[in-house]
Amino acid sequence: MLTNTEENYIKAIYHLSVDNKTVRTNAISEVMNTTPASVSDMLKKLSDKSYIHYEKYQGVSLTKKGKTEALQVVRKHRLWEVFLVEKLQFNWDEVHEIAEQLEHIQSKLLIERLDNFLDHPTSDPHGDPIPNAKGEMPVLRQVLLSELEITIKAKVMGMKEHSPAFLQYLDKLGITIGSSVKVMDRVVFDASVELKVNDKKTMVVSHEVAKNILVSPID
Amino acid sequence: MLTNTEENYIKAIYHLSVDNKTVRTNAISEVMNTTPASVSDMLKKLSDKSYIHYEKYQGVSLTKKGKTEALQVVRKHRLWEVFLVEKLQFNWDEVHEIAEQLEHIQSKLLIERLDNFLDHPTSDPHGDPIPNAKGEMPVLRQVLLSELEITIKAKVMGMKEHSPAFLQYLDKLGITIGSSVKVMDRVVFDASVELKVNDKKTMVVSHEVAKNILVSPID
DNA sequence: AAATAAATTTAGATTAACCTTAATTTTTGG
DNA sequence: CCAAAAATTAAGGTTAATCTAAATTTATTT
Repeated sequence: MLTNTEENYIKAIYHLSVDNKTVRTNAISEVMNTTPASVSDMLKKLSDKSYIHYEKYQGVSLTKKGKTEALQVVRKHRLWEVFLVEKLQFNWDEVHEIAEQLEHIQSKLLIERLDNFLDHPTSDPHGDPIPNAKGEMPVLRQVLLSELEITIKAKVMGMKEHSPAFLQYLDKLGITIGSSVKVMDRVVFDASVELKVNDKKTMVVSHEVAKNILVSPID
Repeated sequence: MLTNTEENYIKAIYHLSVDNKTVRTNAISEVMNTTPASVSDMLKKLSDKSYIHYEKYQGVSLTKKGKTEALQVVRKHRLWEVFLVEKLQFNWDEVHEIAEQLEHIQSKLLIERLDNFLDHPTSDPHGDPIPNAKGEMPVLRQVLLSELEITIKAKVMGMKEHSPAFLQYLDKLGITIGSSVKVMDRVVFDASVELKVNDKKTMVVSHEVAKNILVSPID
């Protein structure tokens, strides 16, 4: 069984491994808010437990076992975020810290039931995909609203910008996660977007706004 | 800020302080599953932080500050238990361990919202009262079904017995938490109880069964 | 290709929460 | 009431996760 700290290190390595290059000690120390010396200690431990491939001075990468662990933690984190936003009315920019704690609760059954309760969501309130119980990432056909093909109906999955000002503006427009949107037309001059929200309201939003809304086409 | 372990000690002291006598080191070590020596160490620490009154060899009691802390932890534990049973379909005998973890999540707002989501429950699935946000225990007018006055309608609040056999039997009878019950008559011979469940089904249960069901009269 | 800079690891301490063994205090029963 | 038993505390040690300072390795740059 992993400690919370070990889980956090593994998760950090996972998030830093975007392009499959090895992850450097300094990069980890930065996101973990510790010293490189502390990271060195932990890397030795994680290597002994074979969660990572580690050669001194050469950076690390996750083993299969390590990646599985990381994906489970990510899954838990994102499921809890969905819970907090959908059931407890949190805004999507308030949930990260709480989910950081909840992601360490140990109970397979709990996560299974939570997933069920939430109706098996495939993405979290930031639009990031949620790995399934086997650790497989769903392939989300997600695009920015600014890139959505004309007349194709889509569902709002998340936002890239999380400032209160932006959230409040969207609120006023009636655009939230789960809303349906369809681009009716684009203004050539400034790329602003004319769209229909929830099959009713027609409105115009700027290109800047559209660039910060993640949507997923509805088949 | 308290560590999880400190919170657990304070909670243990709270639960052991039923009759306001001081709590002994050995009693704590037993419920905490540690050695008396470890408890001694911790008591010194908690006393330094003024969560407890502590005189060497004389046992401890919670200060006002300590009691407030304990009640908050108990509140969180019981609210999470309600969540697990009512929303995630756990049985009331499966939730304790998970709630032991969840009770340490730090976020006032989270608990406020959870309480709201659950509709401000006043007791947990075991029938135990849930302190409010100020740390006040609600006075539950709770009696055993075996003691319920005849023809008074009441709501099932919890069970004292948690064995699967008992749960399954109640399930078959259609008696769960939240059911309404009314005692129609009592058999003098063996004190078995004739009752109406949810204003419909009439049935007879033994005194032994009735003694393990907690109910609260409906005004 | 050496020398300097940057990154990383090692060494040695610290703190929290434990433990075991030994000393001390309190309780209790003959 | 006082000696043995029980409870408690003290002393000294361990492990996980941190730290600082020093040593070592790798990278960069003249």
